[in-house]
Amino acid sequence: MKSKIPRPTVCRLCMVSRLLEKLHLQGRESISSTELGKLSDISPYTVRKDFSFLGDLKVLNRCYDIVFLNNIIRRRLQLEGEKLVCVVGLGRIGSAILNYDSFLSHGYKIVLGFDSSINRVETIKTDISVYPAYEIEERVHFLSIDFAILAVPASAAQEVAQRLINGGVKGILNFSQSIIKTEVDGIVIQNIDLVNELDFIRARLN
Amino acid sequence: MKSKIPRPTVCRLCMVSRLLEKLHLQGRESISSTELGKLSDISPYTVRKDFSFLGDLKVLNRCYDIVFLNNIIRRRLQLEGEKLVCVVGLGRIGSAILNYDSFLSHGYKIVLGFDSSINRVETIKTDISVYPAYEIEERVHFLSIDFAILAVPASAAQEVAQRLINGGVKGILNFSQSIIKTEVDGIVIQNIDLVNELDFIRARLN
DNA sequence: CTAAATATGTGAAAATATTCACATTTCTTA
DNA sequence: TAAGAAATGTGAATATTTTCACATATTTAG
Repeated sequence: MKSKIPRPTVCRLCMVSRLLEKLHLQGRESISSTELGKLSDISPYTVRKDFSFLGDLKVLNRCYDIVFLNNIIRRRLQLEGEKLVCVVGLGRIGSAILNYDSFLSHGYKIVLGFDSSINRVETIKTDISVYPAYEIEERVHFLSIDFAILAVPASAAQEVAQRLINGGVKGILNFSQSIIKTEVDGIVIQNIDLVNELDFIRARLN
Repeated sequence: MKSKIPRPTVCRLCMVSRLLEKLHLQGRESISSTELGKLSDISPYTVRKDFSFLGDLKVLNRCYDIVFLNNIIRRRLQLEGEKLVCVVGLGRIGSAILNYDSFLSHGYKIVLGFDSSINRVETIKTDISVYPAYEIEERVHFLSIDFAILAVPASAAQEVAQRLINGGVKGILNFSQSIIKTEVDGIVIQNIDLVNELDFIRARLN
């Protein structure tokens, strides 16, 4: 077991962990590196090499024990325990995410929503607490929110991101059509741009 | 100018193209590899190396001409012209995407929606034509739909994907919580798993 | 119990990708 | 118009990542 995990390996281990959860739900108990590789488009060599960062694993039927392996991955990547999340921007995408059920059973609890439109804040139909955007810093700080999901117009993205960071948020999943920059270290920002995703699919077809 | 573009370069060029569009909207006319790198978290060396797949570029104010550069990238990656898209699964996420405005101005026209619930098909409020899921193959084929965005429950994902592929779809952007496999070559599937995205942010914080 | 079959785990080799260094080009200004 | 400043473009060097090959471990079957 080595210590510093390379970024591509972290990325694949996250994916594999999700896959293992899905397999577990289907009742599977063990799986080989070859099959895991086929399901996730990773070569079996790379699967095994990635797992070499995890310590001893080989357990069941000559294959990997799915539950055990997933536990080890999540412990190693420090993905255990529940994190608090807020959603900023409650338009169509934002409010869909605000009510996305699967987060809770996977370690993410959505506890706050924000929007700059007072009218929308007052009329939105949801079980989550929703507040006007000018309260972001205060409320995020008060509840020690860990992550934010951003779905605001491009023009507002940078400013909102800064307020979230001021409030203490450590990671931002950014659906807004604007690249966010931060000077602060220790903040992770992941951009999801739907047009870009389609472009990438299209480019890979060549 | 070399010929086969490596995958990481394709990925970055897509990102850069989107960034250039945003800069253009802000009125910027030219930009250097260094600034482009800062905005997109790519080293200036890599930016320039990536551009070496594009041919001659250097034009304006000793920097890259934003419009010209973007045109070259999109031509090289064959991202020109409009593609037709359908959305399958019109729950919260699906209907948000169905009505996402930014696709149209960026080369993607959403022309069809599908859902397995007849009731939802009949009551949904949208300008896009919406049909029951059993009509997927026929309608996708008839309109020569290029891409599909999938936002169905995990249990339905694989079957729906197969029907889309049978209908002639060449790429699938998959928001469902299930990995889709296809035996067919020439089909590109891009998975977006929201839990996975948060996991990845979290793991990178370590 | 032993041999055959099948998987893992990992150092070494190969393949890829990134960074560097610097010659070349473009622009500015005096 | 010539020299200085600043950016590109790219072969070579470096670093990273993936693949391979095989020793080791586990399971099954006779």
